[in-house]
Amino acid sequence: MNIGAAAEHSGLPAKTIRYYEDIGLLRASRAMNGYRDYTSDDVHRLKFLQRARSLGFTVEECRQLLSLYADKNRDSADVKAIASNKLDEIDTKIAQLQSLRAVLSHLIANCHGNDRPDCPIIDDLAGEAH
Amino acid sequence: MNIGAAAEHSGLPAKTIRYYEDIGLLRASRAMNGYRDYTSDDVHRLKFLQRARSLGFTVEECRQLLSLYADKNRDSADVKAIASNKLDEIDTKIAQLQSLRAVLSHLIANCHGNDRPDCPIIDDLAGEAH
DNA sequence: GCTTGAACTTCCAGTTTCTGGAACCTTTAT
DNA sequence: ATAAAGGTTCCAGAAACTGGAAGTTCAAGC
Repeated sequence: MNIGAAAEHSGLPAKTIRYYEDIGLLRASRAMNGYRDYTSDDVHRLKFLQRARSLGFTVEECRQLLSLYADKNRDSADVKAIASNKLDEIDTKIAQLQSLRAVLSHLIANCHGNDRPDCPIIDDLAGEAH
Repeated sequence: MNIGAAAEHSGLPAKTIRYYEDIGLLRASRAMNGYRDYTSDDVHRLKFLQRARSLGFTVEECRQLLSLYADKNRDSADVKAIASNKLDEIDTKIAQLQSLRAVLSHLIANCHGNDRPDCPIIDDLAGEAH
């Protein structure tokens, strides 16, 4: 599969896919004509990258995440440690998103136009850091 | 409150807070000595920014989000439109995080060491884009 | 009151993560 | 055969920080 199709399937621009290859995040094999050639497995990884990046994981974190299900030679305990670490991060992110969601949906429901900026409920929700 | 305290409370480095002021995202008033002076309301906004950024919203999106609960003079229908737009984005992000979570937790539970790279369940989950 | 160190200020340069564009080659369609 | 579409590399620029220099202000101890 050419880079254009891989881009379409993964949701990443071709430019970005080439960049990821540049920095050694995901290299594709080449066809005889010199074009990059992506397997469906590559595309899965690209999708995975697209998501993880759009959710605020850094490229280095993505590298770790990818290594989790790409590296056959890694010690199982190792995998578990890194993965459960990432699980915690994901759970935190989910909680934060749900809190943001609560702020916004409350905004829509109750605070339109009149007393918004100082709405104590919003302040409360927005302040519920962790 | 000085920038150091604001940084501590918001979870953002002072450098980043100054940068946000540079680009007009959140400007603080100044004390007589020239130091930036943050109200608790400012700190709420900073916390809000910290979260939204770490969850993959761009600075411009954050600007929009902030305007939602900062702008008294905006038409209520306007606010609702932008906010429900953002709600959808947040819901998508939550769904994606939950999918990532499923991938990882399955990895931890079932695919350690032996048949990981081609584990069909992982492929399935990772491929479940939207 | 003086000094020292931490915290503040601005400014400029460098990093990360893309993104756009030029110049050129390959494939596909007419 | 030719034109358009899509691939290649390379280099430059943008977005969002981040580090460091040079100088000012504040708080604490002698």
